[in-house]
Amino acid sequence: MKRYTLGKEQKLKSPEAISELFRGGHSLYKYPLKLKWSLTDNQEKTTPQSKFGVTVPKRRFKSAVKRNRIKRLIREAYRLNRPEYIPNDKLNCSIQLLFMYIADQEESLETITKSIQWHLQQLQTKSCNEE
RNA sequence: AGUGAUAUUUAAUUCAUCGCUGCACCGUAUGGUGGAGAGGAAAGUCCGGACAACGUAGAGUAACAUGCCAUCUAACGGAUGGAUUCUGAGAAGUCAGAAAUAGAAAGUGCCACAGAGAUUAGACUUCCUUAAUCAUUGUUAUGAUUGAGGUAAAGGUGAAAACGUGAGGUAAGAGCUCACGACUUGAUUAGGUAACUUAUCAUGCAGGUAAACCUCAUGUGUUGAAAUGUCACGUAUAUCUCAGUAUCCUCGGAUAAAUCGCUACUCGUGAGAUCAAAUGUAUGUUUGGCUGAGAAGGGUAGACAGCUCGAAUUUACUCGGAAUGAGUGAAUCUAGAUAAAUGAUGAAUAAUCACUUAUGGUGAUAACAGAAUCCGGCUUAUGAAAUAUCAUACUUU
Repeated sequence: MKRYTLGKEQKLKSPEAISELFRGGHSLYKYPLKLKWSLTDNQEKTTPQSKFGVTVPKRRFKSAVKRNRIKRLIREAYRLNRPEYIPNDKLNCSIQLLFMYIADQEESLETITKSIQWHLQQLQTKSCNEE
């Protein structure tokens, strides 16, 4: 049975890693989300991990409540869909993901899940190709 | 009953599945169980504190803030009560509301439009005196025109024209003089903690504006948890377990000491805690601190402390004229994240609104808004509901 968890370990925390993503990461786009992603070679000690972060720009949504709401929706969608596309067992190298919300309006959970599924599909193929 | 205004309170509830962050317990490679997890404004960051770091002889200047009085408070620019002035209502007693409410008699500036004149005030029309010229059935007079003065009483303008009424006075007039009244300042009397009020006496005649500059009084050291402290690339902080914290006397020293460093061991040498509280007499026991060893555990994307038990929350009684006030007793522990937890989905019930075949059904709506060191206020935002007061109360005539 698959577990749909999303704990502290899977979060992308360090500012250095995020700035690296912005500098050298590949990017994908489908409304309403933009994805920045990168793969790093595995050191032998650590087990491969997928880490993930969310940003919602303050320009477009001034109130903190709306920003929080959108972040939670994205996180929920990612939590439910991740194990189908990128399960932990099949990972050979660790992935960093950063979802950016680009739309001007607040969208429903369905549209967000669709875009996340699309993004994750794209990622599946690409990671296979590299190896 | 309804409507409106003001104030206060609440900020729909329950269940199921999946998930997130601390805490406690169990297990020890992963995890499991239990219980906790956002507001009245968490917002604006506008005041006041706690706390921390740095600075600090004393005095002054500048800057900023405050500006009737008393009480409350840790403190305040906050609250409560009172005073004064103004506005509204009323026949009156009174009632309601508002006020950056020290100083305009230190000085400077400004006062649109209108108006002759807006501050060393002012002469347009009137009124009065006078000179020249002209006119007249008025001739020491009257009238007209022009010039030189006087006048602030009348007209008109304005938000505002240097006090009101009456008398004297004068060519005409004028606080020019007098009486009464209003007002300013000062002294005394009575009441009040005080602001202030009452009465008497003296004094004098002053436009408004200080949310214009300014003057006076009082207060303020600067920076904010991104403060600050401890430690660190073989070990910090915290947790658990074990051992030690002794003896003597002349009370300041001596001896001893778990253990540690210097090379693995020995010698040698050096270091080395040796305190506090409670209980109480078996010179002991318990708790904390300190010293040392070990275990577990986390860890460079730095860790930990600061960090959540506090001017705390709830409640009962007492004090007080009142307060978001004070005191006493009882009960309770109630978020602690750090690229940011507090969520998602489904169902049911209740509320409001709309439609309808009408005490039922269908559909829609559910505000403002998200902790970041912590408290006390202020300000602003807010769908809906509930409660209280007033509009519309009372007394006298």
